[in-house]
Amino acid sequence: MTADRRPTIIDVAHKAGVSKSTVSLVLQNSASVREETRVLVRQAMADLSYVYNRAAANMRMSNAGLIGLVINDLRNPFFTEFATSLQMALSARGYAVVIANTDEDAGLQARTIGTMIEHGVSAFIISPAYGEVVPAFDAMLRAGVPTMQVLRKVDGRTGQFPFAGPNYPEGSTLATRHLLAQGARRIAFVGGLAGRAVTQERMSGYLEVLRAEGIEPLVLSGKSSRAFGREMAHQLAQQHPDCDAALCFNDLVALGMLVGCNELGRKVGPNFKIVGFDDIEDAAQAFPTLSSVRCDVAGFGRQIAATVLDWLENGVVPAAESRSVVQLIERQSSTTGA
Amino acid sequence: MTADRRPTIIDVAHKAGVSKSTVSLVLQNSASVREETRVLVRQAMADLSYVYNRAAANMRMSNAGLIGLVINDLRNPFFTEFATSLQMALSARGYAVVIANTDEDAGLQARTIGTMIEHGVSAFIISPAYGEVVPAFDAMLRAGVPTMQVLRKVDGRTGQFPFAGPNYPEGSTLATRHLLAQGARRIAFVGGLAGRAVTQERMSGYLEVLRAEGIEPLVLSGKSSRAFGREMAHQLAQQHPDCDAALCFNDLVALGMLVGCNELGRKVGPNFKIVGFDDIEDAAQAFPTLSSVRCDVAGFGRQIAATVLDWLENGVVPAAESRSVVQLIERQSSTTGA
DNA sequence: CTGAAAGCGCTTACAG
DNA sequence: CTGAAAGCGCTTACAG
Repeated sequence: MTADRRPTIIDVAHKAGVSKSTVSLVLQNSASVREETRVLVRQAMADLSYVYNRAAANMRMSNAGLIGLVINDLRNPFFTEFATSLQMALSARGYAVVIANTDEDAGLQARTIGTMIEHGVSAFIISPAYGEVVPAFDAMLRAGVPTMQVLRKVDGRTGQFPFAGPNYPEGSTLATRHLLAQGARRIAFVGGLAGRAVTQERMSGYLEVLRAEGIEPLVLSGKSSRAFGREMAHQLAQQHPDCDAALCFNDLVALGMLVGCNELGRKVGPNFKIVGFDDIEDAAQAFPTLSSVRCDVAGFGRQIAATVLDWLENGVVPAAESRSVVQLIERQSSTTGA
Repeated sequence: MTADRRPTIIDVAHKAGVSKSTVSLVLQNSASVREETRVLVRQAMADLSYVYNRAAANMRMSNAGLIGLVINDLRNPFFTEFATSLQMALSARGYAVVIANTDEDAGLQARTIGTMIEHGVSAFIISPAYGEVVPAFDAMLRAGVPTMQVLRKVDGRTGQFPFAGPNYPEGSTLATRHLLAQGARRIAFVGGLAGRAVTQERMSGYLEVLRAEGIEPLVLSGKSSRAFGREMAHQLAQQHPDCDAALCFNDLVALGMLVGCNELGRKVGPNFKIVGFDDIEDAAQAFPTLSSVRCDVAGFGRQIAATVLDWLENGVVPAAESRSVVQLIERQSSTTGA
């Protein structure tokens, strides 16, 4: 090898005895290149172990094949699953994914978005952090980068930043009806930071069903962690002994409550019913197994990949708001048992 | 706005009344630009909401500021934590991260690496999948992209692909000695696919200590999932009733065993001792709380970021092999209790 | 079906 | 301290 410098289409052209335009045409799989020539060129590329330089191509074409994925909390298994499924689906279609965790920090999010724009991402998929987000969204708009909001609707301009998320209100309704059907009389809603859109969505069905039934709601807002769930299990037992069920903001909270109830010797299922949200993998492995509203986030991620690429490649603008189907998975934690 | 087309340094130059070279110099923070000129140019950039085009810059400079992160199993919380910490540390230094989950598929890994090379990543950090990996590693070598192997040493050429990982053998030794000190007499090693380097490393201290003590090892290799751990808890109780402790390949297996022991009514801590590996967040939240070998993967991720950037920016080639410190965290699952 | 030429937005010597 | 010019590796009309 002469190497040091990577071979370019000019090197390939020389080797194959054609002009560099022809090499480029082969790269595009253009129909206007004779089969023999194509083979010749491909062979030369292989011989030189040529690698396509997308940055150079992008300077003319302006579709780098790079998608920016901006996530508020990548360590949360729910978002991890979403990001991973989405990334793999995009890769399968030949796109690469630049990712960043913003850790719920709007400032970091803004900087992150700026960097990604510099890198020339062709689209953004963002599960936004809350806070001062308008400037960051404006930047994406100015840069002319198609942007989808997912999982959280933080910027209200869904015309420009289409939103897609699971149908949380429906899940909340299903879970609450289920708990009532299982004999629960006083149901708490546990976890989720007060005032946030997601919390409100995941609570809305609960509130509605209880209102229809004439039952008083009992809302314990707070962090969405195992630790909080565990703490609330203890607090509920002390302060609301009549409470016999909980719908949790997410599975982490629910799993925490499971631990708390275990510690209290409170038998989950027969004596106290719990339903979580998200149906993360651990739910089926918990003891007792945890009922949960399944949002099929993996399927959701794949669907988002398809939607964004359809936008990018075919100009199909996504609906301003769309909701994916959710499903209640009934397990031991919310049923009385055999 | 005239826009549609993003403003370039030429537009900025016109607006500021200087040449485009000067604008470029300002972009590099070159010392050879007068302060007043710099201010003028910066102002023009702001007015036009100019955004730097890294792809173009990269064509001349060849450090895109893009790092490729290739991970064998991104859904596993251990790898998630590593990837996230690493990504955030790199972002803080101004780099963007292209990520891909290879899902333990060597073929997908090879394709992924190819795509990332096309995108001009400046370095690779890879926790490799097993299998036919040589061609993929060769590709990175040919492309001249600095590559670090982390967490798993799959390609033996550590001279070219420096390896860094936590000191698993040491952790394994610490855990085994601890279990013996707590009175365990028959310790099983549970989980981890047989024959794999990681499994061997995590087992090595266990085997060594037992040999020194003249105790027969009991190895139950298998998947590293909660489900497997749970299953093994049952199997151990049936087939090896004398076994009174387990060192698990990772925390998922250990948490699964916890569930299994709960189901069996076997009191973990006093009657059966369990130590996991990785100290994932769930370990401290489990019931009983799970003892674990902490590898501080977050700190490890940050350290890798520093090492790679030192390589990239200062030419400091990392040691062929390096090990980070591990620590045994003793909790309820391996102690007899008060 | 293939070649010569211009240009994408930047950086980098080289003059001045 | 600043400008004019060449070039990074590609793509894309435009001729032939």
